[in-house]
Amino acid sequence: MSANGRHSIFTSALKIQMNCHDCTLNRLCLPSCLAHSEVELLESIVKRNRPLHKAEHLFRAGDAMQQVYALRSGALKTYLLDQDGSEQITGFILPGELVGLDAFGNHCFPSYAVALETSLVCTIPLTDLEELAGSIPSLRKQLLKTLSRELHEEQQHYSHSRESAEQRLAIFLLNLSQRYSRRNLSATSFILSMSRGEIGNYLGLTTETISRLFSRFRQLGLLQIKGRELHLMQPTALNRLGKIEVQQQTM
Amino acid sequence: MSANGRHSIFTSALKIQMNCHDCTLNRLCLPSCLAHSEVELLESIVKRNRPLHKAEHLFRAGDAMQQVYALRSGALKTYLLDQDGSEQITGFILPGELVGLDAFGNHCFPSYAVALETSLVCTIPLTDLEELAGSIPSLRKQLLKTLSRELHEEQQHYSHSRESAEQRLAIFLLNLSQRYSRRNLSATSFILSMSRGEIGNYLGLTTETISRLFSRFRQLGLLQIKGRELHLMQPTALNRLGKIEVQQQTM
DNA sequence: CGAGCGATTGATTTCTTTCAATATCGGTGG
DNA sequence: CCACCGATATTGAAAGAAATCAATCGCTCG
Repeated sequence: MSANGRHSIFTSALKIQMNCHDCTLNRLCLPSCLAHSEVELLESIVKRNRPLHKAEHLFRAGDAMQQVYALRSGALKTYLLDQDGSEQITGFILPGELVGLDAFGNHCFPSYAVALETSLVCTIPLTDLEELAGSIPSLRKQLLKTLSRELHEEQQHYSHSRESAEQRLAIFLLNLSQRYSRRNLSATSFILSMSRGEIGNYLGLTTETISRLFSRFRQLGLLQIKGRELHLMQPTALNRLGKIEVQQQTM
Repeated sequence: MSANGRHSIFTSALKIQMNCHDCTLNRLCLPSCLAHSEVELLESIVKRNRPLHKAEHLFRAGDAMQQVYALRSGALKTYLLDQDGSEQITGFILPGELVGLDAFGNHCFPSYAVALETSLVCTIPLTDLEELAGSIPSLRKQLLKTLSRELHEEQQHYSHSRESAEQRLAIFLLNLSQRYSRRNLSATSFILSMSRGEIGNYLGLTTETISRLFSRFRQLGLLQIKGRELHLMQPTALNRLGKIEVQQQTM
């Protein structure tokens, strides 16, 4: 607070957020593996937008794809609308993650992205990015890497849909935990940015099932949850649970 | 048959299969959208292997990723092994489709690819491809497009896992139908290259459920199936089924 | 303070799995 | 050429997991 009045400090504090080079998320984001000079080139094409408020859309299916996005702060969800108009959540985006990569195949976004809380995004114009990818081999590699990883993660996500509700929620929570941890946030205590219904939708389960599972996990002493505030008490046990079905009564 | 004895014809017939430019699948494959000269550059780095026999692996999880593959003929399945060693089929590959794109994120393949029938593949060395992608913008674009589309397809596949067994099988059959059709093969009559168990595994259902569904679809007059020989009698009705649950008894 | 959405919890239903018993097909060897 | 074998497929009956239906609670925001 004492420094707030000083313009120079205030400005520099803003700058730290305002360029890729100093961004604390750069190792998770597109600049990962790029040389200093290359980050500067990337930096020169990246734009920052006004903040996105909760429930505001970053893009909608059908929008022309003229840029990809990287999330700087906050949280987003991406979803598809199926033919009967129901929302199918395809992912939750945390800071440092790219959004909109599923749109390269078309000229339009196939999915929707909406803010779950107030969020800041970086905008990367497509034509500039494609051009830059021609001249920077490691950027090219990084783009392919990111897409490829997302593909693999999606495959894994699908393969988890064959497991029990219990296992799916355990895996989901551990995945969130790991992602927060990589961002130097607590792996065991965090606020869920999505509702029970959204978790259920994402996992192919109902709100009621998620609610019951949270209650069961709480009873087992695996976690504490109050509203959206979550504390993982026994991540190891939760991890076991994600692999092997818990024995309910006997033993 | 009359021309078989003539070496020149025989050789040229082989050549038709042996280069990208004349390959009937090129519009579905990596050369799509490339100029003639660019296809020739691509052609120069592509290698053709000996045929892969049924049950032979193209690659295994953990193998060093030194190339990507394009299927020329036959059929493959890709799968993951989860922690308890069970196979989770992630996709069926038809001619003209690329395989192994989920490995860019790593230096190793995360998944397995195995032939469902005798198959021919084209091998594209990674270093050459990455280099070429630097100098050919449309190749770069095509690679991103393909990955992006696969990502989107995977998302759709996941979103279908929330639907009923009936709908999932209907969607699966129509998807196969569409893919065969794009290859100038019959959209209504084709041989399934995978077992009931493999279909079930892919869709997150059991062999028994698939078998029962085929019987039900047959009773409804939607299709004829004998072994792996399938005829879609009412693709339109099947399509409706993929969208709206069939009314079982009443109406 | 009331309205309304989100969450919790219970009772019941439904769909798919699991278990089990045949049946059929393709390939092999006598 | 045919009989037999294992693998794959079909079909039935029972069990189980999650959905659905329903009621209540609690928090947040006008």
